[in-house]
Amino acid sequence: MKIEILPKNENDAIQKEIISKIRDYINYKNLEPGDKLPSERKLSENFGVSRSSVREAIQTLEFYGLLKSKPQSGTFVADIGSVALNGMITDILRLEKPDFKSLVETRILLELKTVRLAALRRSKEELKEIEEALEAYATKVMNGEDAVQEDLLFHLAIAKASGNSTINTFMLTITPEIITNFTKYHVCDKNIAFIGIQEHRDIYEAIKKQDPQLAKEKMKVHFKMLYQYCYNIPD
Amino acid sequence: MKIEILPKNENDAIQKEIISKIRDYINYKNLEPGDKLPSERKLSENFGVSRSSVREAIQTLEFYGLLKSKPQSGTFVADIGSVALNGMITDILRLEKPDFKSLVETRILLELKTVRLAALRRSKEELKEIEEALEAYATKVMNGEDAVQEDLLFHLAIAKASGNSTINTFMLTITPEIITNFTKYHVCDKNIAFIGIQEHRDIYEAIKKQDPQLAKEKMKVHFKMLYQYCYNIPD
DNA sequence: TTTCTTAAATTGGTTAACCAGATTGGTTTG
DNA sequence: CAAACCAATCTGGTTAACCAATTTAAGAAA
Repeated sequence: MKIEILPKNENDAIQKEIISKIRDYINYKNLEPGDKLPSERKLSENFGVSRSSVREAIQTLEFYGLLKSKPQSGTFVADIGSVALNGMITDILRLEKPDFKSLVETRILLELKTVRLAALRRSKEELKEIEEALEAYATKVMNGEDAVQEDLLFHLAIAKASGNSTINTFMLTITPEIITNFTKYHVCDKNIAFIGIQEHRDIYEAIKKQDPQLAKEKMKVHFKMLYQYCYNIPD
Repeated sequence: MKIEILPKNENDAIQKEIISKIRDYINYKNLEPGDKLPSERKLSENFGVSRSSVREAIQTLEFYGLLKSKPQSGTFVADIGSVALNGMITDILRLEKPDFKSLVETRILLELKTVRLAALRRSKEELKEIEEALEAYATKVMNGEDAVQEDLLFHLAIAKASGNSTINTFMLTITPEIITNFTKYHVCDKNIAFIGIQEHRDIYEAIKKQDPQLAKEKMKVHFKMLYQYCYNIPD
C-alpha cells in the first residue's frame, strides 16, 4: 500500500504557474478591460508549455469570469480593471481544497437561507418535488437502508425551490463532498435517521404553510446534531 | 449589427447532451460508486462525438465531484450512490446562468457571515491586508476616481480572513460578475462612494476590535443601499 | 483619396496521432 | 498450487496537424 501522491497536484501546479505568467503578461503589457491577449500559440511558445496547457489555464480564468475567449477571434480581458484582476488572480492562485468544516459551516449558512426563501417563493410543482424527495427518504429509512443520498436530495430540492440560482449552484457543488464525508464519518447513522424523518417532515410542512420563520427554526433543529459533529471532527 | 447568438450556448447544449448520455449509460449499466466508465475513446465512438467533447463533459462532472478520472487508468464514478448521482446530474443539466438579483442576494448572505467570522478569526496579517485594501479604496475615491474594484477587493480581503475556504471560493466566483454589473448599472456612483469610505472604515474597526456583532451591524448598514438597488433592477 | 473587394494570414476549436504509465492475463518459477 | 514476473494491451494525457470563421490589409475601382 503506497501513499498516494495525487497526480492532480502536479497538474495544478503547472496550471497555476501558467495562470501567474498570464497575470504577469497582462501587467507587463498594461492590458485593460476588453484588450486582447496574444494567441494561444504565441502564449504556449512564450511560456514554453504546450498549447493545451495554456487552453486549460485560460478556461479556468474564464470560469472565474476574468477572461473571455471568442472563437476565431481571440481571448479578451473581461470588463474588470487591472486592480481587481490582479487581486483576484492572486486569490485564485492561493485557493486550496475546502476543508470539511468549512463545507458544513457553509452548508448550514446556505440552507438556513434557502429554506426561508423556499417557504416564501416555492411553486406548487417545487413543493411537490420536495414532498417526493421527503417520501423517498422516509421510505429508505423505514426499510433500514442507508439514506444519505435521499437526505441530501431533499435538501437540494429545497435549494431549487428557493428561486436563487446562485445558491442552488453552490449547494450542488458542495453536496457531493458532503455526501462523501458523511458516509466516511458515519454522520447519519440509522438511529439518527429515524429522528431525521420527523425533522424533515416539519421542514416540509413549514414550507408548505409558507412560513419562513418556522421553516428556519425547523431547519435549525435539524442541524443541531450536525453542529456537534462538525466541531468534533479532527482537522 | 446582427443579433449575437452566443456560440457558447451551442457548445453547452452539446456538452449537456453528452452529460445526459453519460448519466443514461451509468443507469443502464447500473454502475455503482467506484465503478469504471468505458474509456474516453469508446464513449466518444458510442455517442458519435469527438473525444475532446467527451473529455470536457467528464471534466465538468469532475468539477461537481461526480466523476474522478485517473491518468492511465480510467474514469470512475465518485463515492456517491446512483440516486444522488442521478438527481444531481439532472439538476446540473437544468442549471442556468445566475441572474443578477440572486448574485446580490447571495453576496449579502455570504458577507454577513464572513464579516462575523473575520472578526472572530482574523490574524494580524489578514487584518493588515484588509487595512491595505481599505486605504487603496479610500485613496481612489478621494482622487475622484472610480473605485468599484478596490471596493470589492476590500470585501474579498474580509472573505479571505474569514478562515472559511468554501465561502472564500464562492465569493471569488461571484465577484467578477458583481463588478461587471455594478459598472453597468452604475451602482457605486461617486457620491455614494464617499459615504462608503466611512462605512468601510467602520467595518474594519469592528473586525480589528474582534467584535463580530458590531461587524455584522456595520456590514448591514453598508448593504442598505445595495438592498434597494438589488430590488429595483429590472429582470 | 476613398470605398469596396478579395485573398492571405490569424484565430480558437476540432480531430487524429502519439506517449508514458497502469492494467491484465498468461506463463514461469518456487 | 500459488506467487512472481513479463509482455501485450488499454488508459488518460499530450502533442501536432487540420478546419472554418474571422480579421486584416493590399489592391482595384470610383
